[in-house]
Amino acid sequence: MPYTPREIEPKWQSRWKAERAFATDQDASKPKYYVLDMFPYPSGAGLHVGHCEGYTATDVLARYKRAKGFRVLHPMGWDAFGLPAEDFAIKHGVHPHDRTQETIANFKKQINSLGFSYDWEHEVDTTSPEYYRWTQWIFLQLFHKGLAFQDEIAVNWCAALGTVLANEEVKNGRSERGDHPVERVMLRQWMLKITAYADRLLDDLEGLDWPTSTMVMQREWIGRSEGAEITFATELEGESITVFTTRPDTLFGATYMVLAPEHPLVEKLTTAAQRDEVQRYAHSAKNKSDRERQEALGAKKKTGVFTGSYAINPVNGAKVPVWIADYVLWGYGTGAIMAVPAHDQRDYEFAQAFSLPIVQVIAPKGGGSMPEGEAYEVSGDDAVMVNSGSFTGLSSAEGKKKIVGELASKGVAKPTVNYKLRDWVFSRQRYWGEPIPIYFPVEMERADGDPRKGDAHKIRYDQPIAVREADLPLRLPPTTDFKPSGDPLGPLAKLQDWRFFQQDGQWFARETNTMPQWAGSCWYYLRFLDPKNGEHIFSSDLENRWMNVDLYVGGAEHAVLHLLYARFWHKVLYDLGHVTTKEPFAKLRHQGMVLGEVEYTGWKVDSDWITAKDVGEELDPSEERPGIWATLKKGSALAQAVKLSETQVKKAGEGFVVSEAPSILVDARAHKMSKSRGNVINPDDVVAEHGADALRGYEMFMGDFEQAKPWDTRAIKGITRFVNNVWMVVFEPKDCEGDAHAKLRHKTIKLVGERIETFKFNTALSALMEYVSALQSKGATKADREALVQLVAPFAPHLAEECWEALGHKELVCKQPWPSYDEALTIDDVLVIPVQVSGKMRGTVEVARDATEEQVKALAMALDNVQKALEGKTLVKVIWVPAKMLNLVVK
RNA sequence: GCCCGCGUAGCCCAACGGUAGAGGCAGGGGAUUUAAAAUCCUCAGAGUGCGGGUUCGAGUCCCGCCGCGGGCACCA
Repeated sequence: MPYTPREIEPKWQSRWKAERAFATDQDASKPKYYVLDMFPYPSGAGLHVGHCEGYTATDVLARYKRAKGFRVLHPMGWDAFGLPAEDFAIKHGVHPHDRTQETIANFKKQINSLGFSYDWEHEVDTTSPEYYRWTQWIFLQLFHKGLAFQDEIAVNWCAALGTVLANEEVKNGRSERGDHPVERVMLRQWMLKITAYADRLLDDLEGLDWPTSTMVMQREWIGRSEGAEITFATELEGESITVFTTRPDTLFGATYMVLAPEHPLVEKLTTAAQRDEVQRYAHSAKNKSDRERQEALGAKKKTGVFTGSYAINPVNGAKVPVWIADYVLWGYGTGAIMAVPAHDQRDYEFAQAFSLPIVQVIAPKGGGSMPEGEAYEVSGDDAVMVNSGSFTGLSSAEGKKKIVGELASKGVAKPTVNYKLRDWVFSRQRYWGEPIPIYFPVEMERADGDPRKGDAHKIRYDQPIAVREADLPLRLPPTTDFKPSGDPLGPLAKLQDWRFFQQDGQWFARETNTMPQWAGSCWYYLRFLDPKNGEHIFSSDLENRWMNVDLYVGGAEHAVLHLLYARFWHKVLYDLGHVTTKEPFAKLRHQGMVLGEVEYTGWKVDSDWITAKDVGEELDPSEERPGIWATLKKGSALAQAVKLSETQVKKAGEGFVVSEAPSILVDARAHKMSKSRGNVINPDDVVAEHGADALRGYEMFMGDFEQAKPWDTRAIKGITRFVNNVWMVVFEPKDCEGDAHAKLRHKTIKLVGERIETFKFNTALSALMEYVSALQSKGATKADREALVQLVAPFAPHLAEECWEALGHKELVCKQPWPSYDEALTIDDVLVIPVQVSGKMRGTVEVARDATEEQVKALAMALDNVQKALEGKTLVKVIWVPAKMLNLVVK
């Protein structure tokens, strides 16, 4: 009977569905296991092989844990608000809602075709009013706690596109899409006060089982920094400049000050003589996006302008000039710094550029040498204060405390902690997002005026009113006009009848901005517990039974934002008593990126080969220039990529060269899958050709789960052979003498379980490959076949069900307990022990497991090779690692 | 520039500090076939990116480089 995945896979999928095989087990007597995937944005492009990797891993865990006696919650849903559906709507005239439902249906079909064991009775869709009702509800909790507030902030406004753009969407002051001008404008935005949770978000990372790289990124993003605020008097009566510094010990070396161009004191401190120049500089700085300011870094050239004013250094009364420069950020600290060029590289470069004095006040402890041509940035106990009045001789660490202490007593300093983390800009000028459940009083110029008709009115944004919880959800109003209007209020503002309403004769206006896409994904793992609850966000009983998430799997691209935002909301809900755990996700793993197939790329300028070493940066794809192009390291010509087949290249030393031109190196590497490169693998095609079980198996077999690895279409064959072999062992059985494989079987059961738990799926499969090939060549018992099928089941569940049935079972294999093993049978009684002489391999001896050092040594000494190696030498030491190896050390 | 990860056979990848190979792809030979595909059997293939060090023993630990990937980047 041939193996036909096309027939058996749909068969078992419908059987699982009919029997509700993956309905969440609520049996409280069992230990719980909540295994969660980062739910996808259902894009029009459909499921990606990268999704499949993560989903297969969690599915393997879910199936394994069920078999191990856990009650498992394994849900799936849709993060479905967002820009692509809205863009599609504008372009094709399909409502984002309809488009979203189509893409969801497609995703769901694809996911189901892979046989994942999700409990669809817990499905959520962030765009359904039943869901976003509670997203809005959480927003109101934030609002009532003062954690959601409005502020005027500088944003990238693109008038042509009619929207605010993220920093990533702005290049050289123009929009990435459409190349329209972008300006920095002040706009009223809703903000969430995530900074109030900075310390807890930092401290509670401790104890989480997360990848260290992700924890490091979160720590750096929060960017806690301890220092002090110090106030400098100015020449102007009543005006002073407060700076934040982490190096109060360098105060004697502060030879000038810098204000950010946006700083309000700039206006006051600028002297008449400097006014024109300062204004010009401030204006151009303001129009730069944050990104442009960062790009200026690449140029390494500091710019700035003297205001004409001076401030007084509080520690020594020195008069220091006040400059403005864009290397000081308005958004961090106080937007002003004391510049210590001797001990801060940025200040050093600025001082060099403008010939400002550089005064050394810190020296290496014990009189070591100072670096030349750069700042000496060492602090702590290895650095000593010099040239610092009464503080001279103190260590940098002591000096910090003493200087701040002394200035604090005079009221001009205080210890301060700063964070890089900013409050979260929470408004979007979009249609396809959750409406913000807030409205504002409207003051009419004429008592009988109607704001919907454009009568003169004023919206009191300073008096926000929360929609009553009973009135949630505040539904997204139907419209066919999602196009940006050029108005920062967003498309909802065009719906006058929705926007304005009258109550007791008073007019009100709704907030017309919507929430960002992050909102829905901030708490979906909680709604999964109780997705149909119409009374409460979720029942506290279920929260108690299931939280927190035991395993969370998703891409590393969410290492900071999503995971930080979700943790923030979780802590707010914790403070309000709605959840009982401080952290939502106990264990986190990221799947490595699945790259395209390895490609051999040669480079040509016109028709001449260029060796890969001379090729510089690859250019972004563009429509005018089809193909892939790169700059050259020398000269201005562009090189075009020529894709070569394996037969057109050959290995030469470290790299590959063009066969016909062996001096020409080619690039041999796998690239990210992308449309423009044309190397995207569609999982549907793989399922159609090889079956879902083979795809799942291949995804797990490719390599280390957390490491990036290339797709290799040919290598799938290895898995299809394996899957076929499992099939043959069951459907074309060959018996063996006695229980010949008992040891191997028990070892395999042990290994597969251990390797699933430690995410070593590739080696779990290699153990299964060994096992199946043994059963195939030497025959199998019923116990062998049953164990094989059960161990394979998490990876290839359809195949396993079909085999299980063929073995005479009525029950589903996914409902069976995991096979157990006998530890004693996993241990070999005869061992092959390597024998080394002075660390070099000289042979092996076969001994009983409990052989003593003397026994092994005697056997080893008898080996020819060992005797030769020992000839004329004295044995000085014997290293015996029981059951591992013997090393005879000679002189 | 800084931080993290990774460099093992033609390729993808394994290897508690203890015989460099678990597994897979590709390749050679053979069986089967009219032939091919598929399948099966079988063989070969690297001394672990480079240079030092620690150790009885280093792919594994330490130091310094190189390459690739990812992240951060004037945060005072």
